[in-house]
Amino acid sequence: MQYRAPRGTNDILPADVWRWQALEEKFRGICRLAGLSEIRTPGFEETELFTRSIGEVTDIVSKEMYSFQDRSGRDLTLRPEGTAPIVRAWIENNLGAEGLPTKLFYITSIFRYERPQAGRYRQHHQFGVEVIGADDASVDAEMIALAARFLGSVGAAPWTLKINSIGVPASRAVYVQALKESVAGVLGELCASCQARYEKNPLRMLDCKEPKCRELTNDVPDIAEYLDSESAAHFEKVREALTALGLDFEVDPRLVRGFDYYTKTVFEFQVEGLGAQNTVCGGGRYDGLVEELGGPATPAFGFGMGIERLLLTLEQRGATVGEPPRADVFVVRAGEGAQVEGLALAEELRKTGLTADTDYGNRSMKAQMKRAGKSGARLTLILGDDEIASRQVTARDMIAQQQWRLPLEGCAGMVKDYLETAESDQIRRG
RNA sequence: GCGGGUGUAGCUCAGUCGGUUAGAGCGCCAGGUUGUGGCCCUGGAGGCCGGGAGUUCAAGUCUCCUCACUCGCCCCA
Repeated sequence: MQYRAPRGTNDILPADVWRWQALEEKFRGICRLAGLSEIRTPGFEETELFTRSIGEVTDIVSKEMYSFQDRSGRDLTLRPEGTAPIVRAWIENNLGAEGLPTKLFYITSIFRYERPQAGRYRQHHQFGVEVIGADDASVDAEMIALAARFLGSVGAAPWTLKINSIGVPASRAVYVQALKESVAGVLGELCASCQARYEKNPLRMLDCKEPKCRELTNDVPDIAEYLDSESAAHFEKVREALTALGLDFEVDPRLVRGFDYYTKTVFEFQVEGLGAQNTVCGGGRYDGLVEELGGPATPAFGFGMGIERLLLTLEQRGATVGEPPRADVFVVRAGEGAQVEGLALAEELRKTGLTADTDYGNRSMKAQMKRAGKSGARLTLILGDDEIASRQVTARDMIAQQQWRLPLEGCAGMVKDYLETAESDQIRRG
C-alpha cells in the first residue's frame, strides 16, 4: 500500500455512496418544494473573499485555510465555507435583478486544515441554503423549519434546536464592552484560551467548555439586554413564527457562532453521537455581508449542514435513507456459444430500463450463479448450449427458487412484465 | 500547534514468560455437483507483523525514534 488519501479526507466507496445520493435527493426535493434553486460555485476563490467575509481573527482564516498561489501568482483558497462564494456569485451575476429575495441551495465540499477527529475532516461536505434580499423574520423561521423538516424526514431526531440573537454590529460592540468589563476582575482566573478570547473574540468566552470559566462567567450580562430595538423585535417575530410552525426550540443567550458576518438571528441544531462535536446544522442572518463584499446593502439568511455529521447521526440512530443498488436481472452465460448472445440479451434488457449484470470469463455455472445471487437480482437468465440450440432462455426466480423457459426472441419484455408483477406481489404480501 | 490510544491477511481480530514454519473468523478463488446461488464440507491464494535503529543466542512480542490512523484540546458542519 503506497499512496493513501490525504489526511482528513475520505473515499466514499460504492458500499456507502447510495446513502449520500439518497440524502442529496431528499435535500434537493425539500428545497425545491420551498422554492429554492440549486447553485454551484467554483471549488476555490480569491483568498480575500474569505478573509473579508469570515473575519481575519477567526480560526478559519488565521490557521485553517487551504491557500495557494496559482502559476500566475493569484492568491486563491479552497472553499472553507459555503456562504461567501454564493454571495460573491449573487453580486457578480446580478441575481437580485430577477426579483428579491433570491432563494438558493447548494451541496458542496468544504476544505479546512484542521486536525481530524470524529465528525471533523479536512474535506467535508455540506448542504446549505442562502436566502438573499429579505429581512423578514419569516425567512429565518421558514429556513429553520426547512432544516428541521429535512432532518426529521431522514431520521435524525432527536435534536435540540438552539437559537439566539446577537444583534447588529453597533449593539454588539456595546455588549462586548459590557462583557469585558464584567469579566475583567476575574480575567486572571480564566483558562488560557479565554484570556486570549478576551482580546481577540470576547463573545467566544460565552461558550467555553471549561467548567471553571462557566462558573466565573455565570452572571455575565445577557446579550438580550443589549439588543437594539429592531433586533429585539425581529427576534421576537422569529420565535413567534417558530412556535406557530410547531418547532420546539431553546433560546440560548450564550450561543455564538464562528463567523464575523452574522447579525441578529443565529441558530444550531445539536445532536448526540458525534463524538466531541454536537452541531449538525448551524447558521443565521447576515445582513451586512452582501454590502461588505461590494454589493448593494442587502439582508440575507442561510445555514450549513454537515453531511458527514448527518450520516454519523443517522448511523448512531440506526436510521437508513435509501437502498443499496441491486440488479434486476443477472445473465448467466454458460459456454462459448452463449457469450455474445448473452451480451446481446443483457443489452436488450437494459433497453427496457431493467438493470442487467453478467459475469465474465466463461466461469463455471456455479461461480456465475453465486455471483447472480450476490448481485441481488430477482431473476437470473441462463443461456447455455441447450438454450441457444432451441432459441430459448432459462429464467430462474431467485427468491421463489423456480425456473422455466422463455423464447429468447422478445424475452426482455416478458421479463420486465414478470418482474413488475413479482414486485407488486411482494408488496401486496408485505 | 498540543495531549491520549492503536498499528499483525482485503475486513474484524487472536498471538501466552521473548523461542523453532505467524493463526482464526469473514471475504475472495477453486473443488465436492462436466448446467444451478444462499446452507454444509474440503482445498488454495493472500503477511516487509507500519518503517528504522537498539537490546538479545533469539524480537510480532522488550527499548528508543519515526510515520500513519484514531480519539480529544483549539475551532467548527
